[in-house]
Amino acid sequence: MTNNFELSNNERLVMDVLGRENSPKSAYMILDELRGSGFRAPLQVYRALEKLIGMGRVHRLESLNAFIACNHISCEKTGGTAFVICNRCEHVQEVCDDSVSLFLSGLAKKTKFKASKTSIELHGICDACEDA
Amino acid sequence: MTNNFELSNNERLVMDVLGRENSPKSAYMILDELRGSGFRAPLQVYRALEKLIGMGRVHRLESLNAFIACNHISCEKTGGTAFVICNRCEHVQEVCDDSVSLFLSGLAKKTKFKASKTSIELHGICDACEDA
DNA sequence: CTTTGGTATGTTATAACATAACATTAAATA
DNA sequence: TATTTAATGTTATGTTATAACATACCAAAG
Ligand SMILES: [Zn+2]
Ligand SMILES: [Zn+2]
Ligand SMILES: [Zn+2]
Ligand SMILES: [Zn+2]
Repeated sequence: MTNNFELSNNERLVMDVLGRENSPKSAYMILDELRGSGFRAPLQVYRALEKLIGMGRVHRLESLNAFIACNHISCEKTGGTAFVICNRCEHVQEVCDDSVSLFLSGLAKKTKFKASKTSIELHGICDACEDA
Repeated sequence: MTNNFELSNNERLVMDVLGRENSPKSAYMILDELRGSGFRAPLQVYRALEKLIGMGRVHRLESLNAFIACNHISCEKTGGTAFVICNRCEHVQEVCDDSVSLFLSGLAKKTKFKASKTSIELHGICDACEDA
């Protein structure tokens, strides 16, 4: 890799697909969207995703086995991110503020635990869908 | 189903496997442990798991694609459960107290969201493994 | 320049996780 | 007994993820 701010060709293609809309996509959905650009195999997607996640540019949603572009400048500096996922419209809200990091650090302290990776995901109905 | 407190034969077998130790098991690990009891296909496991999860007797760990017996009387009455999972010894701590439910309800309020399912999972190193 | 070593990419095969669709059995109830 | 409901069995398939190996590319060292 040249540096953390430049993307390789495949990484940029995957980033572009995820950047187009604020909705989660599975690796295989990404693969299908990129067949026209020469992608043939899952690994091309998974390798790019691994890098992008490492850079903090993409998040993995564990409860969906799917991926989404980060919509913050950087989630890396915070203590964690919570994802609020509407089951109806698929829209995802990304929350990373003090309430999240305080909750996580409190939980770690209470359980005498050193957390290296966290996942907070809520499923339900968003405000827009509730009104509609 | 007879009622919520009785288990079918397959449900009891799956519950027994999960009840033996406080560690997560994948559906296919459970299947393999139950081949001697006549299990042949994944669906036998998945169907039992679905019921047991519905009863609150088993939890699904989204970040592991695995399942674990609930170690509380009932998590159902609370606002949510957090799982603290050691990457080294595989031990899982289950936390469902006010701090969890307050965090979740606060997050839902802040995002104007009606949550129907939540998942909080921390990965890292537990106290015992840290000392060792 | 050319060798060497690192990084990215390509390809095939397979592992791991999950469900659809349909058949059969067993138990409840009318 | 006839009807129907819940549980189970079976086969096939769909979906997600990684292992293992091969190739291409490019930059620095010799
Ligand atoms: Zn983010
Ligand atoms: Zn919505
Ligand atoms: Zn529980
Ligand atoms: Zn441990």
